Parts: sequence; structure tokens; C-alpha cells
Amino acid sequence: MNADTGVRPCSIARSMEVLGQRWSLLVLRELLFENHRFDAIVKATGAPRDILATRLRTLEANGLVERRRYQDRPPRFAYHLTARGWDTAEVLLSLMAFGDRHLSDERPVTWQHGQPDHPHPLDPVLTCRTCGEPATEGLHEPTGPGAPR
Amino acid sequence: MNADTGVRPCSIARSMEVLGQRWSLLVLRELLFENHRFDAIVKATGAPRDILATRLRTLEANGLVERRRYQDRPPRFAYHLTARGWDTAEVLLSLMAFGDRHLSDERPVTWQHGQPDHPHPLDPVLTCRTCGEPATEGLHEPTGPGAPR
DNA sequence: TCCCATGAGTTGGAGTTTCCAACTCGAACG
DNA sequence: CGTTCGAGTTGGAAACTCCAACTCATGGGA
Repeated sequence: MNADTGVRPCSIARSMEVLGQRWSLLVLRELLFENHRFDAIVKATGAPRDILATRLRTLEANGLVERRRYQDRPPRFAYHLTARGWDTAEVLLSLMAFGDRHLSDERPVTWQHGQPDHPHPLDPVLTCRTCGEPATEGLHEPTGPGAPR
Repeated sequence: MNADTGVRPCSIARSMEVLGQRWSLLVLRELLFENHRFDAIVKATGAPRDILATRLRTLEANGLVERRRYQDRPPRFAYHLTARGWDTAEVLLSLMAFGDRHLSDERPVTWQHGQPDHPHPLDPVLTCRTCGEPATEGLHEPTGPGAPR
């Protein structure tokens, strides 16, 4: 706990400060889909143009997104994921898997996975790198400064 | 794409409607930490009491959370995760892993994983259930109604 | 008996964000 | 000359969030 406020110090809360504003994760989804242009992102997400502009600035300031000039006159820009931005893919795929399991009858998007010549549909599960078992099975009370009690 | 609006039909977007409001994921984190009481959740998250009340109603309406009367006079209630609510653990752990990797020097919470008598620290990675490889390596253009282009 | 504490909220009003439609700016196209 | 493209800005209204204070029922202590 945070000594004076009682608020738990937490990586989830820190992530949410960057990713938790409205439209941020859908913007990252579009960039993952190789949709790099402002207008295309507006169309595919439905985000208001002004909000999208400020979200892209925030994502850039946090090093998740890079703004690249792809043409000089008139100046035109496109947005690309940085390595850190790519690293949000796990979060996005987990959200997708949750939505697929509980919020949708059909599966609107199926990612392909594996060698380019032998792809199969991606079926994402969070596992433990140490033992290889699913993370949510055999999960116990955490320890550390942000832990309960 | 959604025929008339151009907005992509998407499980990520659907998940965000339920999980994406401010404080929702931190509330689920507390319930995962076995923090079931209203006042305790207020303290640990820092959420305003009125917002917490409406978030709990929304989570309950979406079947992620169950409101249980644990005392009759005066009536007192506690909140518990449903099976569907537990299923957000992958999203929370992915967010935690992202925050640990990029937003924090130390690791404020370490979950324990495995058999209760032989636990080890959980190190979460999203993998493909089909081939066992990390989901973000060898990820290709998706297919389906919500896919790009 | 009176006063305070506990726990799960609700209320009113101020402050902050988000939304929306319309506008800009420079260059190319017809 | 008028239109289109693409990446934004702008102003004002609507919605959401925050905060402090209040409620309501009961139990405990002086």
C-alpha cells in the first residue's frame, strides 16, 4: 500500500494510466493491423478526430508509437508501433480472447500463427514461462509490496 | 467492417465496453486479491465511492461480479468474482506483465504459481494453445469479418 | 443515555473529458 | 476554378468523474 493514501502500488494501475484512456487500445489494435494513417484509424475505430489526435500524442510521448513523415509537400504523417508498442499485443490478444469467450457468438478476427508457410489459427492462452502451465490454474496469493493485507 | 459506419466489429472493442471504464479493471484486481468489501476496495484503488458503486452495478449486470449479502441487520454486502469475472485474470496479468516490463523498476506484486506445496513465481507469457509457441512470435495478418482491408 | 464507529452506500455541485460538426491548410487532379 | 485527399484544429454542448458531506441501521463504550 501507498503509506499515506492506502492506494496499492501496482503495475496494472500504471499500465492503465497509459493504455486505459478511451480509444487508446483500439488505436493500438489498428496499428497492429498495419493501419497507419490518421483517417483510416478514425474510420475503423469510430474515435472522434480530436481525441485520436491527442491519444496519438500521448502514445508517442510514452514511446509506444512513432510518428513518421512519409511525404514532404504537403507534409503527411503515419503512425507505427515501436517495440514497446508491439509489446501491448499480449494485452490486446487477451482482451480479444475474453471477448470471444464471453461477449460474442462468432469470432470476427482470427490471427494466423507459426511459420509463414505452415500457419494455423492462433489460440491464445496465458501460461507460465517457468512451468508451461496455464497461468490461471494454480494461481496463489501474491507476495510483494502491492500484495493484499 | 460495420457496413454503414465503417467501424470494425471486434472482440477487443466489445471487451472494452465492459472492462474499459475507469476503475473497472482495478476493481476486478481487488476482487482477485480477495478484497471483497466496498470500503476496502475504495481504499486500495482510490476510486471515488459513487463511481465504485456504479462500476460494481455494471460489472454485476455483465455477470462478472456477484453481490452477496453476508449479514442481515444492518444489511451488508460483499462482492465476489463469478466464473466469468475470474476469466479476466488473463487480461489483468497481461497488463501487470506489461507494466512490469516497461513502467516500473521493481515488481510490486509477484503471484505464486504451481502446486501449493511447490510454488514458484509466476512469469506470464501469452502462448498459442495449438503449438505452444509465444503468441507474439510468428503472428500474421488476421482473417475474418473484422480483419483489415 | 449519549456519543462514536462501522459499512455500504447516496447526494449536489464543481471540474474534466468526450463528442460532434465544421473548419483549415497545402498540393494534386480535372 | 472547384474538388479531393489527408492530417489535423476549433468551439460549444453533452457526458462523465471527482469530492466532501450526508444517510441509515446497528453495536459498543462511558
